[in-house]
Amino acid sequence: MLKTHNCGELRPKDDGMQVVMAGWVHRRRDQGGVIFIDLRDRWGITQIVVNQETAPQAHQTASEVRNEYVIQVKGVVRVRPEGTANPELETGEIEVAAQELEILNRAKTPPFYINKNEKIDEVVRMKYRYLDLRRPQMQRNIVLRHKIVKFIRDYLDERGFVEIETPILFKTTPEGARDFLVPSRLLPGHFYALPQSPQQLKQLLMVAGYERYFQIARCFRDEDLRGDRQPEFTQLDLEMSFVEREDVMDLIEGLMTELTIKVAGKTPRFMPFPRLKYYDALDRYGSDKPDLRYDIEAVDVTDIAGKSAFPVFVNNAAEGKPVRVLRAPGMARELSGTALRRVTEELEQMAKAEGARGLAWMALPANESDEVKGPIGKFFTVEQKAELFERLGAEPGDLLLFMSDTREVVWAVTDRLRRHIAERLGLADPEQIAFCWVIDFPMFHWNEEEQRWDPSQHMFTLPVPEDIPLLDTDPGKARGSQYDLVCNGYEVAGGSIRIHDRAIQEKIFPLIGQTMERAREQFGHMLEAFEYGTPPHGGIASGIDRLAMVLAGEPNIREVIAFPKTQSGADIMAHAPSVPEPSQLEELHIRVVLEPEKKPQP
RNA sequence: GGGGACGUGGUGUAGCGGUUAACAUACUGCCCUGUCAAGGCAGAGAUCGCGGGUUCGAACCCCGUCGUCCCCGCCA
Repeated sequence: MLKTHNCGELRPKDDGMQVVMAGWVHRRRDQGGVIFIDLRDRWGITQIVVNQETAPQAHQTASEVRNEYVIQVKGVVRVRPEGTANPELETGEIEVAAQELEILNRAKTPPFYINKNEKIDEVVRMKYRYLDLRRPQMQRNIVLRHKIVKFIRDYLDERGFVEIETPILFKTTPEGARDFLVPSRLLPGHFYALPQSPQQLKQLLMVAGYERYFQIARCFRDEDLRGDRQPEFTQLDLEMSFVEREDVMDLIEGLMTELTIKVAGKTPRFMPFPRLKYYDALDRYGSDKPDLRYDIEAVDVTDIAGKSAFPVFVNNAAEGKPVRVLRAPGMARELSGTALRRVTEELEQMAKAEGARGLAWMALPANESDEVKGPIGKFFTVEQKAELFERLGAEPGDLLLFMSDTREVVWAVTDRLRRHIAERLGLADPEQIAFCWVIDFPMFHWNEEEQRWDPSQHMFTLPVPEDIPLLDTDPGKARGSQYDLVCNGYEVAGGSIRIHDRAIQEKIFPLIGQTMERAREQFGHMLEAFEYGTPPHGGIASGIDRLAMVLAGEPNIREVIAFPKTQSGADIMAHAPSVPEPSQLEELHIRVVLEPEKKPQP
């Protein structure tokens, strides 16, 4: 080894020890006769002191050193002189007095700062990703990700799970996202598909009797990117036999709780995790993946508003449309009349963007004696207002936002305004971790265009046992055994108990517009497998990238992926995707036909 | 497929019809023996993403294009 110690481990107890260290020059401070070098490696930073009098040779070399040079230092650990310790550094109480210093490799001036946390253009970051990844913040993220995966593997191994790899070259699936296709050379005109998830295979592993399977699996979906979505991503995929919904949820809840505490060093806001029914989540938070780091929620006031003199509310209430209120705590307190109007106009624009006709509001005065402000105050009697404020828990300075429309529109507005208020009031703390479960999803959503039911999850999802009879009578009311795990407003896991009973499976297919014949074409291998003794089973899949992002407190999934794609799906560093050689295409029996305006730039 | 924001020395920003294109930092050289965002002095570095247009004159206005990011659609 070219080093005896790393840059994060030396302490005052090591005083006098002879050491060899190597790493990158984080910063150099040249005082003339003495040069300080902050030497950095993956484990931390240690100050190196090079003195002209005691080590003239090393001092000469140190004066040539620049940021990001790779150097090796031989020297002695010593406690820093009185008053020169640096409390910002973990190793700040000691330093290494250099005897010899060698430049192992010089470095060009980096295109951006490695030693500062400054915003950098994404193009530059991605082009020099290897330098971006050298930044301590990124190293922290990537190491955290490793620890998450390691913890998961150990946790599941201890509980009898077996990690089994499944193919990357697999078969296209008709449902779900767009597939990435891979041409077959040996079978001209045939294509593999990269797996969107190992869903089918893990169920087959249950048929195969492994009972407890998991995999840290790479998955691929050819859809447009988002801040929390990449075309290739990593899932914790797992499946268990002889289990019910509670068993899978308990396992994952335990795993996530320990992961948060032991690996991320944070405390989940809720233990145990709250369980929200799908429609309750929508009614209260406007979303099936609510951010529960803050408590703002929509409160139904249809009964009170329906008795007011405000025609819109009265009419809507009569038509069965809800009136719900979001209370933005203290948001009106600091605002003058003009500022308040500007804020409410902005909020109304957002509401309209989500399909609302308008947005009514009341601003509670900071002083009890002043009048309630806002255009609809006059339509409510003093008693009605008192009842409203009581139900909402309203306090002086609060801004109350009234939403009334169809249930769906109110959901969309609730979600949008709730997020906005939280952002404005700084309620979404990236250091907070708030998990919750969402359960009781409807089995199906009505597809108006196709005049049929679409499965909410996938077609092997079992209804909750008591709703099985509804498949025959009222499929829209049937709830699936699906469970989603949500954290800080992101869906971080989702799964279900699967159908292992052929009779139930045969009821599902016609409902979703699948004939048994077509199902056999596409899922014949599955249906056949299920005829050979299938245990009741269920599982879950968790997006590791998203989970790591949330646990790291990062706002974007790219921050926890070593080599991510840009929003257009490109790798700027390696220039992928690229135009292949004609000979490669020929071997694959592929001819590329481009619209004239879409010629690739070589 | 659609909406929005951004693109100015290496990096981060300012400038928004006439400026010698400004500031910070990084970079280069010199000085400096207790710094830690070291400091001081001096210096180099930008045809303002690209193309076209309007104008006496464009970093600035208009159109197009490329790229990045955020969002809708899409996606479990």
